[in-house]
Amino acid sequence: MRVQRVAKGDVIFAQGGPAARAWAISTGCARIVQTGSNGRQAILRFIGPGQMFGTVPLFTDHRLPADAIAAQASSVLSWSEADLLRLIDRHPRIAVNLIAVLGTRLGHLQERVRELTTLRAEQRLALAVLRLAAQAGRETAGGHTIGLPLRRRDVAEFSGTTLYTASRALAAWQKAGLLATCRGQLTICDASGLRRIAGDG
Amino acid sequence: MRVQRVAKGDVIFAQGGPAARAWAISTGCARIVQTGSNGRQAILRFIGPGQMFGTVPLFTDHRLPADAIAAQASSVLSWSEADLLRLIDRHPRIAVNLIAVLGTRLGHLQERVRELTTLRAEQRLALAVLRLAAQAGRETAGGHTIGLPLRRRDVAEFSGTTLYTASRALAAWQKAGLLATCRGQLTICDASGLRRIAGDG
DNA sequence: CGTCGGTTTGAATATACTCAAAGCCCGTGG
DNA sequence: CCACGGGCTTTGAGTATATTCAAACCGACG
Repeated sequence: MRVQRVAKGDVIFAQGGPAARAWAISTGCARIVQTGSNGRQAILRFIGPGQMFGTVPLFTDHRLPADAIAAQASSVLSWSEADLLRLIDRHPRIAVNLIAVLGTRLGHLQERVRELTTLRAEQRLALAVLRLAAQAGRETAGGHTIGLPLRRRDVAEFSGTTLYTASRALAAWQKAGLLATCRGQLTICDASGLRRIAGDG
Repeated sequence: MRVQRVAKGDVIFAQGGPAARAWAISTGCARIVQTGSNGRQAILRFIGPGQMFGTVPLFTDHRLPADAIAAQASSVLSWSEADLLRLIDRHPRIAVNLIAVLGTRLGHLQERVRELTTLRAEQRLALAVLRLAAQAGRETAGGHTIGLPLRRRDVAEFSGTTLYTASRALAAWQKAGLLATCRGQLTICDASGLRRIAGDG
């Protein structure tokens, strides 16, 4: 296992490059960002402490499908492909477990695909916020705070809308007391209100 | 293993129900369709002969995330969960292989998510057609024919747009000689032309 | 021959994107 | 300590884009 420190904004691995290692965040967090040939990009997921990333292409075509960018100064762990396969060979259970993890991610992505095609921007934004809270939220004074440094742009690229509509929606919700933002930290005050806006279960 | 015949339009399994078996199409084809609480639906994938479906939730929460609908009269195979697990236990390679399959699907879904957020309807439609051709196309007189019964509505719900814009785009492309439709069969005449429209690689 | 599923087309409208500009906050350096 | 600059956010106005709805059309099948 290799340990590595990265600074905010550093590229942990780059889209299109060869996949040679399995990664995990120990402290800090990262964004997984895919860029199209037109230059526009979408955030596929946020990685928090304890989560693995970049693992899947080791089992497929060994091409990294997206960038991994440190969203904060972070500490990153990684394993070589050989180590990972050895481990699986010795403990088949690990493979079944990995299937479950992939399956869950697959399910989430499928939902996201449906949401992107059937919901409007405002609803998708609300869902994005709720989802991030579920993934990286912790109880704080005044609500559920998302433990990720989120710019408007991040929320936008994660929910499939633009910086501007994201800003307008979040500002409106802040005014309405549904959530609060402070120093890049987002706190949800009224989750059920947001769920009502999302209107999708 | 169980064998089953289904008619066009039959529900093979229904969204929200318990996942108890792994499925595959022997002959014919099926649509995997997810419906939101607002009633609007998205086609997640088309299943052709030889492809498995409904397998993932066996490894996760045992809840089916979508409907499987026969798009033609089809012959459907299925295995019980116990059989599948026994098989994996005996041949760990199967699990690794399954991981690869899931990984590929995951990669495709991620691309779709990006496309839905960054491309316009016309580009997404072109990509949808190209993707279906890659999955289920066969060489025929005058081009590459997609071996699936595709209504405009299917193309629309697969590419995240409406029946109407899909109709307009396909009609225009037909006029321009890029493709042809006949009896629910879609034939691509000028793939590179479509790729140029998709403009995404 | 009538009906039904599917397609096409037009016109009106909503939706959210684009671009431009100003404001704000914070850290940096003079 | 204050001024400056850069990243980020907010807001407005105009506009592209695709959706919605309605209606006509077409072909297949019973």
